[in-house]
Amino acid sequence: MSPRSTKLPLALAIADAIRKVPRGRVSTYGAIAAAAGYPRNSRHVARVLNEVPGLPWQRILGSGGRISLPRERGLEQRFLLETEGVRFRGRKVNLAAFEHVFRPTPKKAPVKPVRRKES
DNA sequence: ACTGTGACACTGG
DNA sequence: ACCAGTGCCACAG
Repeated sequence: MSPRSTKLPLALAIADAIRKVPRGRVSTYGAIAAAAGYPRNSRHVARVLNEVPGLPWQRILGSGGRISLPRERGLEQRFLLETEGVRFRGRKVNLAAFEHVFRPTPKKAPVKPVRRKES
């Protein structure tokens, strides 16, 4: 398809975001794209998952926590996730409980203690 | 430049 | 809850 696209910043950023999702947690295409800094490129997440080897591909789900892969691949994904401890509610994962929360923003926000005014 | 193609997301019915 | 339609963006031909 587009083997070389994996070197573009878009693809690199997306791959990075995917790598940050820890075992036992999941994320979605949209969330990954957003975390990578490209909030409108959720469709490209799929491309990266397909072309970059070694990514925890099973941890990426469609919106709402639904599996987007057809049949066998889908079953395998579900199996792998359950093996890591991710539980399903019907056909979807309870994102409220298992979705990975990315660090707010690599911008700044060095956590400064709030200083209260004195009286 | 134009068209078709994605492991998508979101909104309405 | 399940479509269908629409928006989206980079890449291949």
